[in-house]
Amino acid sequence: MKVLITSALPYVNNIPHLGNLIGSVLSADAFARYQRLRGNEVLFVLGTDEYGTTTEVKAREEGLTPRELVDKYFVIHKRIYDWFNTSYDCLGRSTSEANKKIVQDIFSKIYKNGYFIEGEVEQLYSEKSNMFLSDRFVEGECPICHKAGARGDQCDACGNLLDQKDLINPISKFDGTVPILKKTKHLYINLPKLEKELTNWISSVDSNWSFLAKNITSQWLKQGLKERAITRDLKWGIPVPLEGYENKVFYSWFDAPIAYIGITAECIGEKYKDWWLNKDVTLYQFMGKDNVPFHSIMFPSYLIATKEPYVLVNGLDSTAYINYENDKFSKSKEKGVFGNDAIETGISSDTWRYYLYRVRPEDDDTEFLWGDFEAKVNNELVNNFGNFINRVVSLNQKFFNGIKQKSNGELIEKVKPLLDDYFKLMDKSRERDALLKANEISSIGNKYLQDTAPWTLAKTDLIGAGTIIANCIDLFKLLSLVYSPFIPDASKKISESISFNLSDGFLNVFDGIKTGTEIKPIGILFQKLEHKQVEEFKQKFSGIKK
RNA sequence: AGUGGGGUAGGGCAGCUUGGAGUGCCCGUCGGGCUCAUAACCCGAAGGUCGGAGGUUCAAAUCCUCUCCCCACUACCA
Repeated sequence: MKVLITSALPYVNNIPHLGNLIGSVLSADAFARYQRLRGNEVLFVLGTDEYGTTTEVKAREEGLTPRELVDKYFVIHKRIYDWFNTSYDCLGRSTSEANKKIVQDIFSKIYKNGYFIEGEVEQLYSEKSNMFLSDRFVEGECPICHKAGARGDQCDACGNLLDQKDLINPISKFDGTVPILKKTKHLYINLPKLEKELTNWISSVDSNWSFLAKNITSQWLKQGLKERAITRDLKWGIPVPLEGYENKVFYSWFDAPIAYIGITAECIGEKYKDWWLNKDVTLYQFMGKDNVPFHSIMFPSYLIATKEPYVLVNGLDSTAYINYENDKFSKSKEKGVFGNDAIETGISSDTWRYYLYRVRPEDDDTEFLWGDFEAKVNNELVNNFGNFINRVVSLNQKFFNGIKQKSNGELIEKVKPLLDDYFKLMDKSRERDALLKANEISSIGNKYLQDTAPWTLAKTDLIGAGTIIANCIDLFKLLSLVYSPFIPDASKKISESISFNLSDGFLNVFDGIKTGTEIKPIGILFQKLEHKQVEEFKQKFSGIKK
């Protein structure tokens, strides 16, 4: 089976934080790793979303051109994804030539099929900067409560939603000048015209979607679809190949989803068609809840409107948000752990990954809490799992010089039903629950050891003790596999110690390790977190004090 | 204001779709066992009127209505 997996493209004008990481990139990664272990042909596409107003603004702030800015952040992002062991097959960028070509091609097909309409609007325009101002970049007096400092979209003082045209005495936040109203025309995708086809398709697949993805999408449909602009008056973007639109670019939510295809083309050339125009491909997409409508409604609409046989998403998986110590992650307030921070703590990427999957916000928002991080890592990862591996290896070393004895399979029998549960959960990308299932398996291992006490039995029945220890070693293969999507480094170490090739996957997971195999010492798999150190980190990343 | 999500033992959660004795997970507390292991592992106990009110039902944490709190998002801002 061909499984195509995408992670939402991170926006490259900032450093991603832990919530961004687990929300899409790491969620997709665990799923991709799992699918490979199940013997499927996998293409995991990751990339960066580089267009958009925010990039232009941020570039100005940093005194760079947009190009320089995205180049700078691309490197930062790549380093973080690599450090977190993201197993992407393709890592590309929405600004690539390949993407430009595909975006313009898809645009032309939609245009030819008559799914765009043109509309004219009045918008605030800065003559000095020669640009239209998006809502967030104008401020003025609120027309309702008359307090100063209301933004173009909303007044923070009274909470009312505003239209930027109604602001009294508007000022451009860019250059401090007074903007004028100017007419501009845009292209809108005609979603009402696509609605029927879209809803039919959605109802045929959304049983595979996550709880949040389903809810958010049905909410949108309930409210009825409206035309949405897909062009912008910006310079930083993909040019619109149409007469009269020479000074406009595509809205980044037009080109960003198409960049999944563009990045694939950037990565494997014309073979991208084997993945995106092939009915035998199953597509899974991972994203945060804010991105759902763009993947469940917008992107499929674009593809349907081309009338080409593009692959549409089958499994749409959306996570909620992870908060930080009962608050939001905030770059500006320096609150929370960001990708680069995680690297610098000296805590292993497996440890970070473990906790992030462990608190993955599958249905609702969850919390990153340092105290909880310490407790879960130390109790579950170190004391339960790491310790089980360690005590078995030690026992086998002590009594049998590391040589595996003959097993009888009784322990494997106990855990067989759990693997079925694990498969069911992973197939639905319930990664947090699947990880708990893996913990249950090592927990059963610990209990088995305790109940059979081979260290005592060895005094009277060495062969019996050998069987028990060998039974535990047989479990290593299963454990290395079920943990592999989450903590790949540790899994690799375990598989190496029993000379098992992880890439063989789950195929013969219950076949024991050959009697007489030398079980190589692994050492300490996971370092415990020190309470004092955790407290220091908690302090360090608590943000700017007011 | 609208929309979405949440309120389950001292803390953090799962269970709710497809009602069946408050079941479970990670901790915390108390007691016991074990000594292979990173003072790790195993067993047991105490602790909850499942936010509140009403309804459906033989039966409600679970379904319905109302109500009170908490959080997030709100679309030219990705």
